[in-house]
Amino acid sequence: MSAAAENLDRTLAALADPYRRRVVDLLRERPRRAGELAEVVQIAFPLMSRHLKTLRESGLVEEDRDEFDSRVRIYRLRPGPMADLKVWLEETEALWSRQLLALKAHLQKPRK
Amino acid sequence: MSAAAENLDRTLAALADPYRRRVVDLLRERPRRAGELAEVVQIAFPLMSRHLKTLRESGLVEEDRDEFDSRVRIYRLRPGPMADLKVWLEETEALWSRQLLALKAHLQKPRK
DNA sequence: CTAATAGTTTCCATTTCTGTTAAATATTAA
DNA sequence: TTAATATTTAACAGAAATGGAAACTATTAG
Repeated sequence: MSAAAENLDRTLAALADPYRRRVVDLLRERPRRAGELAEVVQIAFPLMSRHLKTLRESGLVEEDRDEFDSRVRIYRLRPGPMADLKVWLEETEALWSRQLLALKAHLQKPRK
Repeated sequence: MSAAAENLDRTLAALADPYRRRVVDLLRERPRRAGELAEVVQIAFPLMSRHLKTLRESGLVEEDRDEFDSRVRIYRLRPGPMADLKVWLEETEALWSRQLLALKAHLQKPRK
């Protein structure tokens, strides 16, 4: 399988968990601290920490430290993986409408 | 959680498996028989059957019988779920570029 | 130096997901 | 009718993901 396809699969796997998708929903508004994410999503810190790790490994988010207090970690969305996913969806749409055209052509000359 | 969000989660969960995503890749070209999918993807019939069930339950594909031999089941893609996913990605993009604008504005007047 | 804070990592039990093999169902062919 | 075909369902074992609790690390505050 191509590397691009594998990346897509990892992106989809990371997004497939409701908590993680919720995190992405929050991060697309603005970057947030790990603890803030845990509070808003209402799950225990260690659990959030592990979900964030999964998201990091998929490339969907990145972490950096607060510039004044380096205990706090700030998570932000990375645009690449979701952009790739969108490309795949657009390809699907294109192939889909080609199917419709073919079907239409087929129905218009039903000389069986 | 909203019904729309739950549907998105089910769509993502269905797409998160490499075999199932491969099936979607094949179906976007044209509808295919269950057996054909199993052969092309190179997995056993029963396994393919269950993956197809998962895809069906997520709304990504639908099944109908061949008009001349109703033993064979033909699977085709349904456009709705992926269209919804695309909408979500576009929302993400929009919020993302809003973040960039805010950041830029912030940097241009650094009167701290 | 000591305590408090922010998060992460480890360990474990439980649930869920995979894939295999065998049996079942439905439909067509002989 | 009987046999063959296309596919699904059931039963089961192993793998992987999930979540909780406790321990650990790093950094800042007192």
